[in-house]
Amino acid sequence: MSLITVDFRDRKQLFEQLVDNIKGLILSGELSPDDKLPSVRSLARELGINPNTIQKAYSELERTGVIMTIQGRGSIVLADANILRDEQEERLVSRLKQIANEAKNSGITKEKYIKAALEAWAKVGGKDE
Amino acid sequence: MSLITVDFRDRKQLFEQLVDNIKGLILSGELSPDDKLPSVRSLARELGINPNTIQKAYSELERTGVIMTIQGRGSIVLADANILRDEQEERLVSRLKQIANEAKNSGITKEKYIKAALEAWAKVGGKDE
Amino acid sequence: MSLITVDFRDRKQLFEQLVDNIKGLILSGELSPDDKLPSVRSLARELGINPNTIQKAYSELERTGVIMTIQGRGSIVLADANILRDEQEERLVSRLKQIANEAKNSGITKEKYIKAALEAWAKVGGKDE
Amino acid sequence: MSLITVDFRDRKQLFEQLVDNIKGLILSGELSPDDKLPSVRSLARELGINPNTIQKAYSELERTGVIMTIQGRGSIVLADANILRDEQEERLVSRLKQIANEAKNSGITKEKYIKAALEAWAKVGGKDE
DNA sequence: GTGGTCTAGACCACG
DNA sequence: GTGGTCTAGACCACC
Repeated sequence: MSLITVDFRDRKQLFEQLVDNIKGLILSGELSPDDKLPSVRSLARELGINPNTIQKAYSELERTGVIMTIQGRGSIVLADANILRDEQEERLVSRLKQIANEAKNSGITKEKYIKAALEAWAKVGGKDE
Repeated sequence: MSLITVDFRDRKQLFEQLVDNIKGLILSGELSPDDKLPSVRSLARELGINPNTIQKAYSELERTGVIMTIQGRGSIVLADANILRDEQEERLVSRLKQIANEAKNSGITKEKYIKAALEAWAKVGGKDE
Repeated sequence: MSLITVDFRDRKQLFEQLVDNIKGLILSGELSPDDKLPSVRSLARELGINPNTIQKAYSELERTGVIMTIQGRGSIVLADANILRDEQEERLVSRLKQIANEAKNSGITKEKYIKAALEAWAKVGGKDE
Repeated sequence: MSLITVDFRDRKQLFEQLVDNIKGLILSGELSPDDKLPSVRSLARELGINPNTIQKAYSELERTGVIMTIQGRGSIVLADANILRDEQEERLVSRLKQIANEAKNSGITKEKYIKAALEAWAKVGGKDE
């Protein structure tokens, strides 16, 4: 069984879940440069979803330089954790900005916001998704 | 002219924009309990969108107890800013948790996370969306 | 202030609420034969609803012989509690049948149904609506 | 042919009929968790009603956790009969309370009420609606 | 093929 | 005038 999973109840698109999932595996060190990804077909079979969806995810990962696909050999990991970490941090900041903005407009105080941010960090478990 | 607007370029659904918009007006004090909302038809005419879309937004607001609608009369505001603010705060916390979780899994340190949260608050403007 | 009230949140039609309300006042003895009902206009003003709605309720009550309207004198109660009680009992039985039917179709046992009916009687307060 | 039907003569709204209908099929065991529901379009064609109406019913069922819908896939049953039965029982109790309350206010005795409840159960047929 | 959203326009009951 | 429901038909994203 693979470490890759999808959640049908999530409103996020399946291919996007896959992309984030694989990036997460690299970030957490479970996948390293040169590691081989499961084939499109086998992963599709395993997850019970359409091969096109896997393909779309792999294409997106290839387009952004995270993986590389070689004819007849499959797909291998290119990027290492450090590279992805920077991108991830940027996205985090922009999402935090959006939240901060909404909080301000709702009349939530800076104290409450900071308190919530600290609690959020404290409460979430370690590695598990 | 009403305070309610929609942005056709926004990928967010129209009816959801309306819901958030009206909640925002309550949060900012521009709408208070017992205030009357524009009628479904008049608002539709004014915004140039279909009455059904307004209807959907109003129904959602009624379902969640934000407004009350009376046949042949119209809709009035029920919830006050404080009630909505609490709900808003809960949503904020849960989103922060999700972000904190992803940050942890990406190997981002607590220091970086807190720094990002503080910067986010500092950088966002005041009231404007 | 009158004993008659309406609930805008109730999905039941206003005129129907009025009809039931007045019948209830007779059943509970707060209105007796020959008692005078408030005038259409004054009641409309007091409750903040359309006189047409009061009119509709009074017409319905007159049609079913509960009240009588005399030109220039207003409306007075005709029926006494005993007469109404029998009608009320019939309606009660038919509603109970509907509930029993739904309960059966949902696989609820007779024991649970009877238990629920007994509890319902025990739990409801005395006179208040 | 599907087990789902609608009755145009019924004053109950079509989408509500559909909701109750599907819940009923789950309660009676004709639909179980993981069973697939007919697609919005096919059911609309079959029943001769508008897809939007089916959509509305399915959305309501999803909102209340009875079914789950996946983009491009269709809808499957989530809740099992026991869960629905509990909800149904709660609704039954609250309706019985209302009836008991009205009965008390009408001066109906406990004996008459219980007798009526027992008769109601005895008289209604088995499964058919 | 699937569901999700939106528009256009109709009808009803109610005030 | 008001809201509530339904139909018809279109478009989009996704599988």
